[in-house]
Amino acid sequence: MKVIVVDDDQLVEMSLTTILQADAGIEVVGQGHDGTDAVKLYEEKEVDVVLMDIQMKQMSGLEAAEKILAMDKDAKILLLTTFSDEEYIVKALGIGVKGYILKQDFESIVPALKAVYGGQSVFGGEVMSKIPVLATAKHVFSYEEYDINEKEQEVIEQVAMGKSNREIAESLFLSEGTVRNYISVILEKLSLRDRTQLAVFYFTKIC
Amino acid sequence: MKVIVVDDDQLVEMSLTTILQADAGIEVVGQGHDGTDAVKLYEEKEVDVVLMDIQMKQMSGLEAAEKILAMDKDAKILLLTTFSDEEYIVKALGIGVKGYILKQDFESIVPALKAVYGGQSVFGGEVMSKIPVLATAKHVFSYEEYDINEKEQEVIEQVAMGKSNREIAESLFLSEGTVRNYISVILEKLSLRDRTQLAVFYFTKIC
DNA sequence: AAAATGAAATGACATTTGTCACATCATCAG
DNA sequence: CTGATGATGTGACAAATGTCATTTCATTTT
Repeated sequence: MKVIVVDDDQLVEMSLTTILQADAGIEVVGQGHDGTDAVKLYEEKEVDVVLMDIQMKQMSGLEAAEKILAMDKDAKILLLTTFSDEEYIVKALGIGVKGYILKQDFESIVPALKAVYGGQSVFGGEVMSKIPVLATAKHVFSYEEYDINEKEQEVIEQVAMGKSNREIAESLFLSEGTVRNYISVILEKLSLRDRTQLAVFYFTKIC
Repeated sequence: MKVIVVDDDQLVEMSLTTILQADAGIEVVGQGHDGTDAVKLYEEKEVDVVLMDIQMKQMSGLEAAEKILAMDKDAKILLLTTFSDEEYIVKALGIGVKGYILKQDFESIVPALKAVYGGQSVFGGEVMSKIPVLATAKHVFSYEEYDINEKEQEVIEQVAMGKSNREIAESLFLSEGTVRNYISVILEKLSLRDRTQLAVFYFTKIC
């Protein structure tokens, strides 16, 4: 497996390379310190997997990944991240990156690399919980287990249609205050904070 | 690494076990043919990773995973799937499974197993594209028709996670007032009334 | 009949939300 | 340099939202 290693920090780059070279199946065919290096190396060499830091000076790993994937949509790119920059995850996934793991997890890098080489996608433990829909999809839902009665279900459905309390009241022939009370109870039962979270909850359930 | 292998199909189970045993670092400490076996084995043995088919007769891999994770929320479970049953992905992720890969990818199973053992999450190539959020990220272009820029997209995603303005402000390093302004503009552009309708809009787009 | 129950409503309240006009500031083009 | 531009922030405001204690009323139970 031919790999290129790109990291802003010279030390990290060296350590990574050393770790990878220790494995018989891995060959580091290029090294760089910036996104532009990554793009250039990918053009020049025959590369199986790109291992790259996400935060770099001139061109970020994200931009580089985008450029590389524009050239070769099947490129296998594994981004390295620190704790701080978890903001980019969704974007990274959208771009089509094959992995996103923490630098700290040194021992995991080789297996992750091999998995990516084999066509899998790999994400650091905490990374998965950052993904919006999944975070909420946690609730595997059945109305009964939360003790939600039929009337409450109706209210939930109305909220999930984006209706206001007044509109819900009209639809269900209740007073606005009663609708408010219903929602208050529902939120309590589902451990949610407001109607928007309720709508999100509903949709993650039916998706 | 201590692994249990659970698969409906005796042949698959044997082949898997053979492949795994061939690796020095892996020890198969139990085998089973059904979800109930998986749960029992997990209780009895000291298990690092569970490798399990998702479709099984009496108790599915999904149910078994749920039961095991109820016992030990840090359990590392890697589900095996065939092409057909990709419907369960979101549910599987919601339950907290650490991996979801295709049986066909024989060579990938060992690296995937090691990555999971190392705390990573692993998903088969096509699996990732089934995840709602990612689907959206790809449809980013549909935002264009509404003249929604990148920053606004980020705000929309946050709203669709059920966050409050304060929380969004923290995530995106903006002031609460600015977030309000963004939302105001977004609602205008999309002809919506409030954040809940925005969340609904988001979900109906990606579902 | 009296008491208990549950659904619906009310009013008061603090908080959040959405709107709007305007302020600030860095950057860039002329 | 200067004015334009765009991104961000502020303050004030009305409306909507969520919480809570309490009330009303019909139905059921005892």
